[in-house]
Amino acid sequence: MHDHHPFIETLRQREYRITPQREMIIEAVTTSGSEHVTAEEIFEQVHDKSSALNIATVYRTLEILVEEGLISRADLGGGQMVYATSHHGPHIHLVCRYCWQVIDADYDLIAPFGDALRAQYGFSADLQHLAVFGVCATCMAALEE
Amino acid sequence: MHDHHPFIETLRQREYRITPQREMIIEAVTTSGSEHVTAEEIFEQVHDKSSALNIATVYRTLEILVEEGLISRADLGGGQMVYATSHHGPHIHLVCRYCWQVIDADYDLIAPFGDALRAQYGFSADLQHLAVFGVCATCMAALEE
DNA sequence: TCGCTTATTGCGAGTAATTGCAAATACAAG
DNA sequence: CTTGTATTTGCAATTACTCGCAATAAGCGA
Repeated sequence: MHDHHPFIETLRQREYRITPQREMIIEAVTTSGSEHVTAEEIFEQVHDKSSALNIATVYRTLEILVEEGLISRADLGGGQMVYATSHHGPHIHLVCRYCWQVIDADYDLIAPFGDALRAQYGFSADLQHLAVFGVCATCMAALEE
Repeated sequence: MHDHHPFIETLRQREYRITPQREMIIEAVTTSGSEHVTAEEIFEQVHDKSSALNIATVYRTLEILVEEGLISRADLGGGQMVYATSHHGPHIHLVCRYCWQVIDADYDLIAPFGDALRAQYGFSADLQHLAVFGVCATCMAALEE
Protein backbone atom coordinates (compact mmCIF):
# COMPACT_ATOMS: atom_id res chain seq x y z
CA MET A 1 0.00 0.00 0.00
CA HIS A 2 2.40 2.69 -1.20
CA ASP A 3 0.63 5.93 -2.02
CA HIS A 4 3.30 8.12 -3.58
CA HIS A 5 1.79 11.40 -2.40
CA PRO A 6 1.43 12.85 1.12
CA PHE A 7 -1.89 14.55 0.19
CA ILE A 8 -3.34 11.11 -0.61
CA GLU A 9 -2.18 9.80 2.75
CA THR A 10 -3.73 12.78 4.52
CA LEU A 11 -7.06 12.33 2.77
CA ARG A 12 -7.04 8.60 3.58
CA GLN A 13 -6.41 9.37 7.26
CA ARG A 14 -9.33 11.79 7.22
CA GLU A 15 -11.59 9.06 5.83
CA TYR A 16 -11.95 10.28 2.31
CA ARG A 17 -12.01 7.55 -0.32
CA ILE A 18 -9.05 7.49 -2.67
CA THR A 19 -10.27 7.39 -6.26
CA PRO A 20 -8.17 7.45 -9.44
CA GLN A 21 -9.72 10.84 -10.22
CA ARG A 22 -8.56 12.32 -6.92
CA GLU A 23 -5.08 10.87 -7.39
CA MET A 24 -4.81 12.39 -10.87
CA ILE A 25 -6.08 15.79 -9.76
CA ILE A 26 -3.65 15.92 -6.82
CA GLU A 27 -0.82 14.84 -9.11
CA ALA A 28 -1.73 17.64 -11.53
CA VAL A 29 -2.15 20.41 -8.97
CA THR A 30 1.11 19.64 -7.17
CA THR A 31 3.38 19.05 -10.16
CA SER A 32 2.26 22.14 -12.05
CA GLY A 33 5.21 24.33 -12.94
CA SER A 34 3.42 27.61 -12.42
CA GLU A 35 2.50 28.99 -9.05
CA HIS A 36 -1.22 29.13 -9.79
CA VAL A 37 -3.51 26.77 -11.68
CA THR A 38 -7.14 27.01 -12.68
CA ALA A 39 -9.66 24.17 -12.49
CA GLU A 40 -9.84 24.21 -16.27
CA GLU A 41 -6.07 23.76 -16.62
CA ILE A 42 -6.11 20.79 -14.28
CA PHE A 43 -9.01 19.27 -16.16
CA GLU A 44 -7.21 19.58 -19.50
CA GLN A 45 -3.93 18.26 -18.16
CA VAL A 46 -5.58 15.16 -16.70
CA HIS A 47 -7.99 14.70 -19.58
CA ASP A 48 -5.06 14.42 -22.01
CA LYS A 49 -3.91 11.26 -20.23
CA SER A 50 -7.20 9.71 -19.20
CA SER A 51 -10.65 10.67 -20.42
CA ALA A 52 -12.27 9.34 -17.24
CA LEU A 53 -12.79 12.67 -15.59
CA ASN A 54 -15.52 15.26 -15.41
CA ILE A 55 -14.98 18.97 -14.75
CA ALA A 56 -17.45 18.84 -11.82
CA THR A 57 -15.20 16.30 -10.13
CA VAL A 58 -12.25 18.66 -10.50
CA TYR A 59 -14.17 21.44 -8.76
CA ARG A 60 -15.37 19.12 -6.01
CA THR A 61 -11.90 17.70 -5.35
CA LEU A 62 -10.29 21.14 -5.25
CA GLU A 63 -12.99 22.21 -2.81
CA ILE A 64 -12.04 19.33 -0.50
CA LEU A 65 -8.33 20.16 -0.73
CA VAL A 66 -9.06 23.79 0.19
CA GLU A 67 -11.25 22.75 3.13
CA GLU A 68 -8.53 20.40 4.37
CA GLY A 69 -5.96 23.17 4.14
CA LEU A 70 -3.79 21.40 1.56
CA ILE A 71 -4.20 24.06 -1.12
CA SER A 72 -5.49 27.62 -1.17
CA ARG A 73 -7.76 29.45 -3.56
CA ALA A 74 -7.79 33.08 -4.66
CA ASP A 75 -9.89 35.22 -6.94
CA LEU A 76 -7.40 37.16 -9.05
CA GLY A 77 -10.22 38.76 -10.99
CA GLY A 78 -9.66 37.11 -14.35
CA GLY A 79 -13.04 35.38 -14.18
CA GLN A 80 -11.47 32.19 -12.87
CA MET A 81 -10.38 31.14 -9.42
CA VAL A 82 -6.73 30.12 -9.08
CA TYR A 83 -5.37 27.43 -6.79
CA ALA A 84 -1.92 27.08 -5.21
CA THR A 85 -0.37 24.41 -3.02
CA SER A 86 0.16 25.67 0.49
CA HIS A 87 3.90 24.87 0.53
CA HIS A 88 4.48 27.93 -1.64
CA GLY A 89 4.05 29.80 1.62
CA PRO A 90 1.61 32.57 2.48
CA HIS A 91 1.59 35.57 0.19
CA ILE A 92 -0.60 38.47 -0.88
CA HIS A 93 -1.53 39.40 -4.42
CA LEU A 94 -2.07 43.04 -5.27
CA VAL A 95 -4.28 43.04 -8.36
CA CYS A 96 -4.52 46.27 -10.37
CA ARG A 97 -8.05 46.75 -11.66
CA TYR A 98 -6.85 48.81 -14.63
CA CYS A 99 -3.94 46.79 -16.06
CA TRP A 100 -4.61 43.50 -14.19
CA GLN A 101 -0.97 43.26 -13.25
CA VAL A 102 -0.41 41.12 -10.14
CA ILE A 103 2.19 42.21 -7.61
CA ASP A 104 3.26 39.73 -4.95
CA ALA A 105 3.45 41.41 -1.57
CA ASP A 106 4.93 40.39 1.72
CA TYR A 107 2.61 38.37 3.95
CA ASP A 108 3.99 40.08 7.05
CA LEU A 109 2.14 43.25 6.09
CA ILE A 110 -1.25 41.60 6.60
CA ALA A 111 -0.36 39.43 9.61
CA PRO A 112 -1.16 42.14 12.24
CA PHE A 113 -4.62 42.52 10.67
CA GLY A 114 -5.25 38.80 11.10
CA ASP A 115 -4.13 38.99 14.72
CA ALA A 116 -6.45 41.93 15.37
CA LEU A 117 -9.45 40.09 13.90
CA ARG A 118 -8.75 37.06 16.06
CA ALA A 119 -8.31 39.18 19.18
CA GLN A 120 -11.31 41.41 18.63
CA TYR A 121 -13.86 39.15 16.93
CA GLY A 122 -12.55 35.60 17.47
CA PHE A 123 -12.50 35.36 13.69
CA SER A 124 -9.77 33.25 12.03
CA ALA A 125 -9.29 34.93 8.67
CA ASP A 126 -7.94 33.05 5.64
CA LEU A 127 -5.19 35.48 4.72
CA GLN A 128 -2.51 33.09 3.46
CA HIS A 129 -3.42 33.62 -0.17
CA LEU A 130 -5.24 36.92 -0.17
CA ALA A 131 -6.02 38.92 -3.31
CA VAL A 132 -6.43 42.66 -2.81
CA PHE A 133 -7.80 44.82 -5.61
CA GLY A 134 -6.76 48.38 -6.22
CA VAL A 135 -4.69 50.59 -8.48
CA CYS A 136 -0.96 50.07 -9.05
CA ALA A 137 1.56 52.91 -8.96
CA THR A 138 1.89 53.05 -12.75
CA CYS A 139 -1.84 53.29 -13.43
CA MET A 140 -2.29 55.76 -10.59
CA ALA A 141 0.33 58.03 -12.16
CA ALA A 142 -1.39 57.72 -15.54
CA LEU A 143 -4.75 58.64 -14.00
CA GLU A 144 -3.40 61.70 -12.24
CA GLU A 145 -1.55 63.12 -15.24
CA MET B 1 -32.68 70.59 -16.92
CA HIS B 2 -32.94 69.57 -13.28
CA ASP B 3 -31.38 66.21 -12.60
CA HIS B 4 -32.51 65.34 -9.07
CA HIS B 5 -29.52 63.11 -8.32
CA PRO B 6 -25.86 64.03 -7.75
CA PHE B 7 -24.69 60.73 -9.32
CA ILE B 8 -26.41 61.72 -12.58
CA GLU B 9 -24.69 65.08 -12.47
CA THR B 10 -21.32 63.42 -11.88
CA LEU B 11 -21.80 61.02 -14.78
CA ARG B 12 -22.85 63.88 -17.07
CA GLN B 13 -19.73 65.83 -16.12
CA ARG B 14 -17.61 62.79 -16.94
CA GLU B 15 -19.24 62.59 -20.38
CA TYR B 16 -21.42 59.58 -19.89
CA ARG B 17 -24.79 59.77 -21.60
CA ILE B 18 -27.77 59.97 -19.29
CA THR B 19 -30.30 57.34 -20.30
CA PRO B 20 -33.60 56.50 -18.56
CA GLN B 21 -32.11 53.11 -17.71
CA ARG B 22 -29.15 54.67 -15.91
CA GLU B 23 -31.42 57.08 -14.04
CA MET B 24 -33.67 54.25 -12.88
CA ILE B 25 -30.75 52.07 -11.79
CA ILE B 26 -29.16 54.91 -9.82
CA GLU B 27 -32.51 55.72 -8.23
CA ALA B 28 -32.89 52.07 -7.20
CA VAL B 29 -29.39 51.55 -5.85
CA THR B 30 -29.41 54.73 -3.76
CA THR B 31 -32.92 54.54 -2.31
CA SER B 32 -32.64 50.91 -1.29
CA GLY B 33 -33.37 50.47 2.41
CA SER B 34 -30.84 47.72 2.99
CA GLU B 35 -27.13 48.27 3.12
CA HIS B 36 -26.38 45.90 0.24
CA VAL B 37 -28.19 45.19 -2.99
CA THR B 38 -27.62 42.62 -5.71
CA ALA B 39 -27.88 43.32 -9.43
CA GLU B 40 -30.89 41.02 -9.56
CA GLU B 41 -32.71 43.00 -6.85
CA ILE B 42 -32.14 46.25 -8.70
CA PHE B 43 -33.34 44.69 -11.91
CA GLU B 44 -36.57 43.47 -10.29
CA GLN B 45 -37.23 46.75 -8.52
CA VAL B 46 -36.89 48.75 -11.72
CA HIS B 47 -38.61 46.18 -13.89
CA ASP B 48 -41.74 46.44 -11.75
CA LYS B 49 -42.15 50.07 -12.82
CA SER B 50 -40.85 49.98 -16.35
CA SER B 51 -40.21 46.92 -18.45
CA ALA B 52 -37.64 48.77 -20.59
CA LEU B 53 -34.57 47.31 -18.95
CA ASN B 54 -32.27 44.38 -19.49
CA ILE B 55 -30.21 42.67 -16.79
CA ALA B 56 -27.03 43.19 -18.84
CA THR B 57 -27.61 46.93 -18.66
CA VAL B 58 -27.86 46.70 -14.88
CA TYR B 59 -24.48 44.97 -14.69
CA ARG B 60 -22.87 47.44 -17.09
CA THR B 61 -24.22 50.46 -15.23
CA LEU B 62 -23.14 49.14 -11.83
CA GLU B 63 -19.69 48.49 -13.29
CA ILE B 64 -19.48 52.15 -14.35
CA LEU B 65 -20.59 53.35 -10.91
CA VAL B 66 -17.91 51.18 -9.25
CA GLU B 67 -15.22 52.45 -11.62
CA GLU B 68 -16.25 56.04 -10.94
CA GLY B 69 -16.07 55.43 -7.20
CA LEU B 70 -19.76 56.16 -6.56
CA ILE B 71 -20.59 52.71 -5.23
CA SER B 72 -18.55 49.72 -4.09
CA ARG B 73 -18.84 46.03 -4.77
CA ALA B 74 -18.03 43.01 -2.61
CA ASP B 75 -18.14 39.28 -3.09
CA LEU B 76 -19.81 37.95 0.05
CA GLY B 77 -19.51 34.41 -1.28
CA GLY B 78 -23.16 33.58 -1.84
CA GLY B 79 -22.65 33.38 -5.60
CA GLN B 80 -23.79 36.96 -6.04
CA MET B 81 -21.91 40.22 -5.82
CA VAL B 82 -23.38 42.87 -3.52
CA TYR B 83 -23.23 46.61 -4.08
CA ALA B 84 -23.34 49.47 -1.56
CA THR B 85 -23.37 53.22 -1.98
CA SER B 86 -20.14 54.75 -0.74
CA HIS B 87 -21.86 57.08 1.71
CA HIS B 88 -22.51 54.11 4.01
CA GLY B 89 -18.90 54.56 4.99
CA PRO B 90 -16.03 52.09 4.77
CA HIS B 91 -16.48 48.76 6.50
CA ILE B 92 -15.15 45.20 6.46
CA HIS B 93 -17.19 42.04 6.18
CA LEU B 94 -15.98 38.92 7.92
CA VAL B 95 -17.60 36.01 6.09
CA CYS B 96 -17.59 32.61 7.81
CA ARG B 97 -17.03 29.87 5.24
CA TYR B 98 -18.89 27.32 7.36
CA CYS B 99 -22.08 29.12 8.44
CA TRP B 100 -21.92 32.05 5.95
CA GLN B 101 -22.68 34.49 8.74
CA VAL B 102 -21.40 37.99 7.97
CA ILE B 103 -19.86 40.04 10.77
CA ASP B 104 -19.29 43.75 10.18
CA ALA B 105 -15.88 44.78 11.43
CA ASP B 106 -14.29 48.12 12.10
CA TYR B 107 -12.56 49.67 9.10
CA ASP B 108 -9.82 51.08 11.33
CA LEU B 109 -8.40 47.58 11.72
CA ILE B 110 -7.47 47.38 8.05
CA ALA B 111 -6.42 50.99 7.54
CA PRO B 112 -2.76 50.46 8.60
CA PHE B 113 -2.50 47.65 6.03
CA GLY B 114 -3.66 50.01 3.29
CA ASP B 115 -1.12 52.61 4.40
CA ALA B 116 1.67 50.02 4.34
CA LEU B 117 0.76 48.93 0.81
CA ARG B 118 0.81 52.52 -0.40
CA ALA B 119 4.12 53.24 1.31
CA GLN B 120 5.89 50.07 0.23
CA TYR B 121 4.42 49.30 -3.20
CA GLY B 122 2.70 52.53 -4.28
CA PHE B 123 -0.45 50.43 -4.48
CA SER B 124 -3.80 52.07 -3.63
CA ALA B 125 -5.88 49.20 -2.32
CA ASP B 126 -9.69 49.21 -2.46
CA LEU B 127 -10.34 48.36 1.17
CA GLN B 128 -13.46 50.41 1.85
CA HIS B 129 -15.79 47.46 1.33
CA LEU B 130 -13.56 44.44 1.84
CA ALA B 131 -14.83 40.91 2.34
CA VAL B 132 -12.54 38.60 4.28
CA PHE B 133 -13.25 34.88 4.42
CA GLY B 134 -12.44 32.70 7.38
CA VAL B 135 -13.99 30.88 10.31
CA CYS B 136 -16.10 32.60 12.94
CA ALA B 137 -15.66 32.02 16.68
CA THR B 138 -18.74 29.79 16.93
CA CYS B 139 -17.75 27.49 14.08
CA MET B 140 -14.16 27.38 15.29
CA ALA B 141 -15.33 26.19 18.70
CA ALA B 142 -17.51 23.55 17.05
CA LEU B 143 -14.59 22.31 14.96
CA GLU B 144 -12.26 22.04 17.93
CA GLU B 145 -14.69 20.16 20.18
C1' DT C 1 -12.79 -13.43 -2.95
C1' DC C 2 -17.46 -11.76 -2.66
C1' DG C 3 -21.02 -8.76 -1.26
C1' DC C 4 -22.68 -4.74 1.32
C1' DT C 5 -22.89 -0.02 2.40
C1' DT C 6 -22.08 4.50 1.46
C1' DA C 7 -19.10 7.95 -0.67
C1' DT C 8 -18.10 9.56 -5.08
C1' DT C 9 -18.64 10.27 -10.01
C1' DG C 10 -20.75 11.69 -14.37
C1' DC C 11 -24.28 13.87 -16.50
C1' DG C 12 -27.41 17.36 -17.37
C1' DA C 13 -29.73 21.36 -15.84
C1' DG C 14 -29.39 25.71 -13.61
C1' DT C 15 -27.20 30.26 -11.95
C1' DA C 16 -24.69 34.73 -11.87
C1' DA C 17 -22.19 37.37 -14.70
C1' DT C 18 -19.89 38.72 -19.20
C1' DT C 19 -19.51 39.62 -24.09
C1' DG C 20 -20.25 40.37 -29.31
C1' DC C 21 -23.08 42.52 -32.30
C1' DA C 22 -26.95 44.82 -34.56
C1' DA C 23 -30.59 48.14 -33.51
C1' DA C 24 -31.82 52.09 -30.91
C1' DT C 25 -31.04 56.55 -28.97
C1' DA C 26 -28.60 60.57 -26.40
C1' DC C 27 -26.93 64.70 -27.53
C1' DA C 28 -24.33 68.10 -30.21
C1' DA C 29 -24.22 70.77 -34.40
C1' DG C 30 -26.60 72.92 -38.10
C1' DC D 1 -36.54 70.79 -35.27
C1' DT D 2 -33.74 67.72 -37.97
C1' DT D 3 -29.61 65.19 -38.82
C1' DG D 4 -25.24 62.76 -37.85
C1' DT D 5 -22.57 59.85 -35.07
C1' DA D 6 -20.77 57.76 -31.25
C1' DT D 7 -22.57 55.65 -27.18
C1' DT D 8 -25.65 52.63 -25.14
C1' DT D 9 -29.06 49.04 -25.08
C1' DG D 10 -31.28 44.48 -25.79
C1' DC D 11 -30.67 40.01 -27.10
C1' DA D 12 -28.59 35.71 -27.46
C1' DA D 13 -24.66 33.04 -26.74
C1' DT D 14 -20.94 31.97 -23.59
C1' DT D 15 -18.33 31.28 -19.36
C1' DA D 16 -17.23 29.57 -14.73
C1' DC D 17 -19.17 27.17 -11.41
C1' DT D 18 -22.82 24.56 -8.67
C1' DC D 19 -26.34 21.14 -7.75
C1' DG D 20 -29.62 17.10 -7.92
C1' DC D 21 -29.80 12.56 -8.91
C1' DA D 22 -28.96 7.97 -10.70
C1' DA D 23 -25.12 4.92 -11.62
C1' DT D 24 -20.65 3.51 -10.10
C1' DA D 25 -17.04 1.93 -7.24
C1' DA D 26 -14.05 2.35 -2.76
C1' DG D 27 -13.23 0.05 1.23
C1' DC D 28 -14.96 -2.74 4.88
C1' DG D 29 -16.12 -7.29 6.96
C1' DA D 30 -17.20 -12.19 6.29
